[in-house]
Amino acid sequence: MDQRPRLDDVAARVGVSTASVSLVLRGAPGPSAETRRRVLEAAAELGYRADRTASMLARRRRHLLGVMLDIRSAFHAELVEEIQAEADRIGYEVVLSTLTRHRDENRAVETLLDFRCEALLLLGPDAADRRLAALAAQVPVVSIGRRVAVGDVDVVRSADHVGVSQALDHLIGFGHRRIAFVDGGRGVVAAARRRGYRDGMRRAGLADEIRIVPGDHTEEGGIRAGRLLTAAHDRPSAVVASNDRCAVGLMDAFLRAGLDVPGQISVIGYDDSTLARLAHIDLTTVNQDPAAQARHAVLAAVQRLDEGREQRMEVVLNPRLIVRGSTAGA
Amino acid sequence: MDQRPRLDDVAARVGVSTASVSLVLRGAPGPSAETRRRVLEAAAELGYRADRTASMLARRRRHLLGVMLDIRSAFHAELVEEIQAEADRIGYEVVLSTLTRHRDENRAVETLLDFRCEALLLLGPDAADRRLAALAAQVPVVSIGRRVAVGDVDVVRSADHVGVSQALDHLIGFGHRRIAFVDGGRGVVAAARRRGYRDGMRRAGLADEIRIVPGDHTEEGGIRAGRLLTAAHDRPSAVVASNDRCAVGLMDAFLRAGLDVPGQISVIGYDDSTLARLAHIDLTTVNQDPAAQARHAVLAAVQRLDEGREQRMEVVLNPRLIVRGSTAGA
DNA sequence: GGACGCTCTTAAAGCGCTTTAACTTCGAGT
DNA sequence: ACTCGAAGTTAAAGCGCTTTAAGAGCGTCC
Repeated sequence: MDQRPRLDDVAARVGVSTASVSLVLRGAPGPSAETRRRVLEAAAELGYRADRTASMLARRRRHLLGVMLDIRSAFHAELVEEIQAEADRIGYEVVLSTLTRHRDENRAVETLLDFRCEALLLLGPDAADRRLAALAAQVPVVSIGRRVAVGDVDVVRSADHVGVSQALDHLIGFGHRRIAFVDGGRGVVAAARRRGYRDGMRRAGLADEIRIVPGDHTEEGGIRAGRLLTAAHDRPSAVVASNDRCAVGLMDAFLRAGLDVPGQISVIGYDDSTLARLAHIDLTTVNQDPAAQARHAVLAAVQRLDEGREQRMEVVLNPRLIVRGSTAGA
Repeated sequence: MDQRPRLDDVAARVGVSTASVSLVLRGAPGPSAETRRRVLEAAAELGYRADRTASMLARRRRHLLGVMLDIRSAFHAELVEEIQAEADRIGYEVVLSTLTRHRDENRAVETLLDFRCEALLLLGPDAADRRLAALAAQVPVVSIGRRVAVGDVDVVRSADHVGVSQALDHLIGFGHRRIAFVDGGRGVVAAARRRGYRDGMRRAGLADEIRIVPGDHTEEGGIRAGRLLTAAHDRPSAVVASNDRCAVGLMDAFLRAGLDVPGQISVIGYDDSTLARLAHIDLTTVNQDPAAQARHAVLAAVQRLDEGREQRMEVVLNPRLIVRGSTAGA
């Protein structure tokens, strides 16, 4: 519980200057093989580890990426895992700042800024485009999963309308025509998916069948939508949900109403969350490759920081449909 | 994107020393009302925010709590929310470090240590008692949800065996006798719940009915256990699961096998996760009050840091059964 | 034998902030 | 008039590290 060892302590023990120790510990050229050996030995004996806050201050560079996320989101969890991995690989540290019931996006971002993160990765930010643009004027910002129309914000997202189109094509290929859509609520992402549904149906000549049921991004929302659809006299033969949790709620409602999935009604989700992969859920869904998104996002930040990129960049990945057991012929 | 303003910049603009600015900005006594006003004005105009890393270094104190968690766990998410809130309230900052597939507990803790967190809050750590004890010799450590037998580690947990007992009592009160238990895998917590089940059954004179089915902490595990139980000729009339996700898997398996819950079989979970509260799941379960655990944990850390507590402390909270719709008479 | 390079090492100047002891002022007290 | 104390301000010394320019030591070459 005493003071942890400092650079001085290691230096004193070896009998060299702190400069030498610092160089050795960071693998910088200069020190002789013999010095290296002795320093490393002493450092190990003392259990020395550099104080990151001090290093950050002394270096011009901080090598810190700030990530804003919603800790309750399983999708964000997947992204964070990959962001961490990628950051590790290229020698950046990651600071996590989560939204909570008592902590909004502003607070979360401020925390990140106070730590002087060199760049911000925002997972599905909800702030207005202008606010994001203003932020981006201070520090490189990359928005993941959410399009930003104005300002110098980098964007990494998947083409939501394409994903929904693929889902529709799959169902139409099975002969479905009455295909409903369960909405994901307000928010830029949900809007894109909704648009994808509308456009897709029109293109397929099914404009008359367009039917959008309100929903959100919880199982609860799915349940409610499911009840609505079950009760209707003109029940659809297939439903596309704006996200997996909603789809799971839907399936549950159908199951309880005695409707067989996919026998009597097909269901498609969106996100390919771990949920969807569970054997008993076995949901056909759209995968947006979080690993790839994470990689691109980290890359975007690093390009700004280390390679002097100045121009806005937008990476749009193509999602792909994962066909599982919740869809079948009409 | 240029340099962010520093203390000097604010000082220069007002025409006072950096010392004065620093004092004003932290609300320390000294500066006159007039100086305060001018400094605050200038700071606002420049959009100045202190560099936390620099402040930390300069202060003797860091006011930083390190939290190790598994970002995929919904229960950890709830704890983190409350920890954040509590830390905010008492003026501590929180650094999150998550386990991932590529990042084990050691790595996660090292990151925290590198940031020189003043205390560590570990959510359900898996490391051996000795390792935790060794850690605690360097820095105050509080283990949340997991008992630690040796060393100077503070512990905040709920009485797992009590929770399971309550579940059993509830079922026994309903006339159930054939009550099975779905295990939560290896790990200290799962072991405590398993023991609670064994003891509870014995106390109720149901030693002969003890039946433990293997499981883990995923829906998958619950499904497998459910299949096992459904297939058996001596099917139990009630099942207690070591955790909610497992319980949900169980219920799903029963539902698919045409078994009515709670009509033909009752199910109880553990954790009272958001999952359990969903209308369609409506699971009777055991609540361990994450908010209270979070508060006690933060408090424990702060007592060590600010109030000089030296002695080990263990807070054991009593969980309480939340009766919902998944249980009924035998 | 002096100039020149080389390799290795280190003194010292920060990084952006906090904090303390010392220093001004200035009005009150005697 | 002079001392004191209070109130306000600031110079300067860090916090633990990095980095750079300069220095030390030594073998080489003409």
